[in-house]
Amino acid sequence: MLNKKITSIEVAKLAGVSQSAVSRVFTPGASSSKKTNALVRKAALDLGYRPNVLARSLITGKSKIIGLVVAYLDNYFYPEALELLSGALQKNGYHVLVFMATNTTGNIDTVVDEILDYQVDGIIAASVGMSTNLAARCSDAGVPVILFNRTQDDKRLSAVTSDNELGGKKVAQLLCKNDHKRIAYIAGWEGASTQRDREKGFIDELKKNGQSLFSREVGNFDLEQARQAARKMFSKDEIPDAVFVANDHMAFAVMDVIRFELGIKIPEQVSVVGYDDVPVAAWPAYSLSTVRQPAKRMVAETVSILIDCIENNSTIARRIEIDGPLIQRGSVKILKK
Amino acid sequence: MLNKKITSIEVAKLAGVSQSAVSRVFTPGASSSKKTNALVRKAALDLGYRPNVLARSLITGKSKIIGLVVAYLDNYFYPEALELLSGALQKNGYHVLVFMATNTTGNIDTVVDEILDYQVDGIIAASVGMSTNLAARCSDAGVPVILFNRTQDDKRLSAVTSDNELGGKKVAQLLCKNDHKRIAYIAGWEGASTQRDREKGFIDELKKNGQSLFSREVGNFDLEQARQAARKMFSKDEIPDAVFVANDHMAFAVMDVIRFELGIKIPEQVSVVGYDDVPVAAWPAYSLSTVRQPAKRMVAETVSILIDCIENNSTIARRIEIDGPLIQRGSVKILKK
DNA sequence: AATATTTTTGCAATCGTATGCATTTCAAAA
DNA sequence: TTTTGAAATGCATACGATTGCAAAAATATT
Repeated sequence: MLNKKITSIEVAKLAGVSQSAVSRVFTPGASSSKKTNALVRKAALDLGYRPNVLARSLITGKSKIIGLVVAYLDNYFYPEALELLSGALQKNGYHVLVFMATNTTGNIDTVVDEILDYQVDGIIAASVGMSTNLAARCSDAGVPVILFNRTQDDKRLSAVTSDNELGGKKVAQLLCKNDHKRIAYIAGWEGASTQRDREKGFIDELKKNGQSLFSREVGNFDLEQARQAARKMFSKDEIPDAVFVANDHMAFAVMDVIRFELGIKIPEQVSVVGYDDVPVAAWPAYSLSTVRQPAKRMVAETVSILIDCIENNSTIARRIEIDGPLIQRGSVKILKK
Repeated sequence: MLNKKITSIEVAKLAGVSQSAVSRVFTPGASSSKKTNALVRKAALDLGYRPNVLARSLITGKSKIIGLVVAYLDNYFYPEALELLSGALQKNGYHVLVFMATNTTGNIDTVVDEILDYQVDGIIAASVGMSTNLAARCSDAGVPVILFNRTQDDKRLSAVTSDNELGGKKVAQLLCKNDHKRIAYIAGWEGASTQRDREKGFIDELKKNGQSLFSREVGNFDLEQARQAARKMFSKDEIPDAVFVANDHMAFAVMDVIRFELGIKIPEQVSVVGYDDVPVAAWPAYSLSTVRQPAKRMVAETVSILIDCIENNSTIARRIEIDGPLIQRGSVKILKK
């Protein structure tokens, strides 16, 4: 049925060396002669031995596990990020233990407790807020936390985001430059820093161009709420001639309502801009102009900071904001010159 | 800086009991009096103690970790499945360690070795093949493996899929019933059982209706290859009046090429059917008729089988095929009666 | 060839928890 | 009150590895 597990002791016996010798062969940086190395490796191969990561972590205090908390996987920015994160960490000998934080907020506490139970070496919180209390618990446990695609006031937390404020600004510039006059905004969840920063950059730049928001609704990063917001916004007598939606995910829903429910033409009657540049944005059915979040670079930064924290147990929190380009596609009406 | 970790010994000291007592309080099913229970729980709370899962797993032999191997996360069926899987396992006290198997095939072996290093209690392979050799290694290690959304000949492996053959059949029925006469197919990766079964059911049912395939290309479950396939298929003098695409992911690419590159109308000139019913299929921009893979039920079955294998160490491999409904939307031309 | 130095090696302790065994405690039955 | 059985507890060991220390072996130096 099931063969018993092979331990280092059995390898030692077969190779005719001590158990410590086996351990040293599999511990990078430990000293062992060429001869024993060969003997042990041969024996290990014959028996199919591989070191037990969990037993190792018990004594080294390093589990090589990173806890990843994710809230939404239906926003396609996150699967992409997850894939990149997992790949990058794998390359560095770490692996990702996934925790969904789908439910209510109080549930986050439970989730973090569960994560810490696994003695993770670090935590990446993707688009999830952390209470001060929670951050403190992680800090007490010596587990570095990095926020991905969100920031918070708590100075203990490192965070990697795109430059959301600048991104919002770029959108405003694009719309103003192309002569839009009734500019609207559909917000994400107002508790999210990404939402706030995008809106701030957007509004500030509108002001600079002598404009202000024509209309505003809240979509909470949720498809159905975004649809509702669009219905409300575009069922009035005078409708916007441009709308910036806080992320692509909602933008698609908004476009669908505008075009297929209300029969309004994009971009002829209204321009739409999103944020993220998820793959679907490039598909011609949407051809959505948007600000790209450079997922690769964000992930690279996240992993690099995290590994620095773990391996040099650096404790300084860092904030990284990565600039992302404005991607112009067909959903925005452009002035002909 | 970082507080030392709290162990059961310190809790024992504070509570005035033995370390074993502490352990027993946190071990469901172990015997402890109400008094000690209260004492220990209080002390644990005061100190912020939680049992170390890794240390526990060392002695129990159960890590409460499930290894999940995923190949593509860009096909949106998988993020959904991942979310459901992770959630369901979480509810049962398990957690998911994610391994990407993006690269070449030989790489799968490496990945599985890495998984086994973590002493996982089970493995879910989502849309990934396993060599006989590999399956044997897992079996030897006493680790149950379940294939998700793929089957294989190896009898040791349990597998959960939708009823792909029946699904293909339903598509053929739909198209024949509505008077399509030049029916084409765009295949997925031909090594995948899902691809083969869908095609088999489809072709068999076409035959039964006195039809055969008008045209066939291969898209390998890849966006760009699907586009190429569509270009080739629809650039001829006589084009199909219906095309079944092996999954939704490719179907979107095919629709985009058909409509936006070639200017062919869906469904007036050609009907398109996909497979999976990912969320995007329901969006009006695509409104794709498709066979739903009942992700919730597939996940429920997967988790149930896996937990049965682990906890009752049942070793019999099971094959589950779950029927999924045909979802009719606007991408198929329907006969008026 | 003899000594000094470095590299390997094995022994034993350790990480944090679970658990078999023997003993004590407690409540129920007589 | 005594007897009996069950429940609770503590002691000590085990899980599978890493690592400090001291002894042994290999290498370098004179």
